Amino acid sequence: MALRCVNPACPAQLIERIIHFASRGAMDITGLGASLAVQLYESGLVKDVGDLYYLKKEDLVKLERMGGKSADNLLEALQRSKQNDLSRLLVALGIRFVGERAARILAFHFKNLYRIASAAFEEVIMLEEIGPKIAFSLQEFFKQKETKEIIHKLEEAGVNFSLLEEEREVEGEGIFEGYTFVLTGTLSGYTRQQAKELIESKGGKVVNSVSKKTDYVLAGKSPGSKLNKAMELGIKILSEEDFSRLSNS
DNA sequence: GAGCCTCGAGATCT
DNA sequence: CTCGAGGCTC
Repeated sequence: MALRCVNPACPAQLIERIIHFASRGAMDITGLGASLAVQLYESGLVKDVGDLYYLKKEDLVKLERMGGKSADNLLEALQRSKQNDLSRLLVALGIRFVGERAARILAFHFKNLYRIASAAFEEVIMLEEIGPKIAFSLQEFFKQKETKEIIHKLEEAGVNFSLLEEEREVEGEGIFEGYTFVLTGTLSGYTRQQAKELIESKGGKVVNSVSKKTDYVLAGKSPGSKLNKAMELGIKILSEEDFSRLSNS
């Protein structure tokens, strides 16, 4: 396991938290990457992720390589991120051992952030796939003063704290039920993320590498080595057209 | 306004 | 790694 800096005020860690908060699997704030995160932190504009939602255009444009257009785009991305589902917010907070998987389970069970924050240890460990490590980590996280401040800022800013997406984990439904997909190359009508969501919404599963358990490889433009592997293993290859046809039926 | 350059996103590969 | 968006410079 990697070493981690124990100092809670370690700048490198605070910056990492900002980057992580904005990342694709978390709040998905496009335009906020490593370099901006460093600038925001070092300029003192953002001390914790709660401050992101109070950024003003006039402050932003003073930063390097940040003109009017970029500032507008960023503000818009921040605005949009307020409507994210609870599970994204949970991932974004960067609680140890809480990744996409655990976040979904917690969000689905507790329905809103406050109920998670005040959940009893016993109730948390009851959940499928959630054990004492995660439960303990949650307690640690939510009892910190810093956490409370961040949550307060987020709430004031109007960030959504609730489960939106009524999880459609209805078994035996959807055209892709029981099938495993691998994506390779660039699609024109979907981003990878969208294709993944579409497949999952229809009951399929998306994994990262091709094996004999893979049912379909969806190959876009300039596919990588996954396509070769699929051919070697004799796995069905879908073009983007095949895929859209299937998913619309 | 052209062209350079940086950052971020999305992809691959390991 | 490659590519595109957008800022910066002249």
